[in-house]
Amino acid sequence: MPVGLNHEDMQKLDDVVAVRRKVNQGESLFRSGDAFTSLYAIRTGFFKTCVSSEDGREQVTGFQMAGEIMGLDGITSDRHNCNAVALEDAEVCVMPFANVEELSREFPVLQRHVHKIMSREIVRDQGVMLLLGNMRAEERLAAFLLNLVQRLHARGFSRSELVLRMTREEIGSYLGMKLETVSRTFSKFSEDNIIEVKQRWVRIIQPDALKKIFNPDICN
Amino acid sequence: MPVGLNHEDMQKLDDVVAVRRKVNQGESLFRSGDAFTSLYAIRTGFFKTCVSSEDGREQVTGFQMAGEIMGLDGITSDRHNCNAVALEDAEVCVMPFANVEELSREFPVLQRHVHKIMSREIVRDQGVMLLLGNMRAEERLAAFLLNLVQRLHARGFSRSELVLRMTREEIGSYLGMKLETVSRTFSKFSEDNIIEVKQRWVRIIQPDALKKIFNPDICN
DNA sequence: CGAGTTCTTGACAGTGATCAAGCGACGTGG
DNA sequence: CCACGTCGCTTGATCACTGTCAAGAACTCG
Repeated sequence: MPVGLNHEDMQKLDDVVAVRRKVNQGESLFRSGDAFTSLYAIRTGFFKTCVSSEDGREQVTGFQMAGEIMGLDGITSDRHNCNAVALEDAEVCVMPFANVEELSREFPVLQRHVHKIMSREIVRDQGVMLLLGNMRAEERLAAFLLNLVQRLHARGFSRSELVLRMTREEIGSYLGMKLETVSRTFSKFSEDNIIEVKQRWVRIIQPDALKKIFNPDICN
Repeated sequence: MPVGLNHEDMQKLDDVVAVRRKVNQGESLFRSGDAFTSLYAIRTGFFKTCVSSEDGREQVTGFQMAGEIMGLDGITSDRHNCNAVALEDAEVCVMPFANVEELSREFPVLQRHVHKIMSREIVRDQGVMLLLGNMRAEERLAAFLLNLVQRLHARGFSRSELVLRMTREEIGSYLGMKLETVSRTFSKFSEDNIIEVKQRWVRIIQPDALKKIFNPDICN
């Protein structure tokens, strides 16, 4: 939050994120249909968000980690439109949306920030559409791993090692494939010596090979 | 735009949307990489938006018609992230985003409206993810037709007849399938007497059958 | 009217889904 | 601390859906 505000103004902003909430592994932060009141910024932990169709099909729409914002889906209809489930014990900042809007009016820089966050979510979703609409299983998983490790690295974790917080089934749901296919694709990457896998633990041996799979044309 | 504003305030809002722009069929309103300055509200005509990956794969991310807003993708990075192409001669209102933000600060009701529009886009995108991740060809096309005819009906067009403004290939790109599969699925629906198709012209004979295909469990 | 685009249809192939079985890890309780 | 049950993961065999390639028909537009 890059701003040049005085002490009093900073205090106002701080107050918005003053309320914290813990969410245990497996619990929902909010559910589809819940009244929308707040956005949530993840302090610690890891979430998945998923939507489901009336006939019960479920689609994981994203995995969120520290620093990311959840709940934007609720603004349109004043009801949440997806479930946010903690994949490990987590803590979030509760940001009442009325307060966010009020402060946005007062501080243009915050207003712009809020707009950028929402726009980023739209762009991210469009990237997922590209992945789901155009790519094959190997490409999807390669893109997924690269994206995940890149976000983890931005938070100070290793560039080559990660521990998956989600099951094969959840990965599959996100990537539009079945858990068996996820497992097989992991095994294939492992056989090809591109990654090393042991259950949830993954080590990326050849990041360039992953990039090449994900993006066949840019091979340098 | 349901508001209780005085004449002067109304004037300010009007000024934001004062500038119009015509876009001929086949032309782009904006392209990926263009500097982002404005949002666009469609007055007349029909658009597609599409993103493309570095290696040239293209994904249609949506079809937009009168009253809908385009350009939200550009806010994050101050550059547009997709191409908006007119599928028929069109006219849009140019809404400089700086003005939108300024007026949003002044009029909370407008601010809320802008937020709802962005949130609606996020929710829509998540619905597309569900479609791309979980559904089979027939279900995708059924959902597509129902969505399209519903939006057209909300604009005063027929509930059962429509003229597609896009090619089979564009439909396929949006739905994550090949143009041949789109064509075959149209033919199948036609054989089953669910719809009548003649090139771009479509008549929905049994909307309930489409709903049932789209949503197998809710069969009433 | 003719060139080019779009659409349809057929035959075949391949990717990933489905069904099934077994293995391994983890947690709980004896 | 170990036995056991559960859940998640892996792997194999088979099948179905959709993609690919190809050809021709229908439509559009200059």
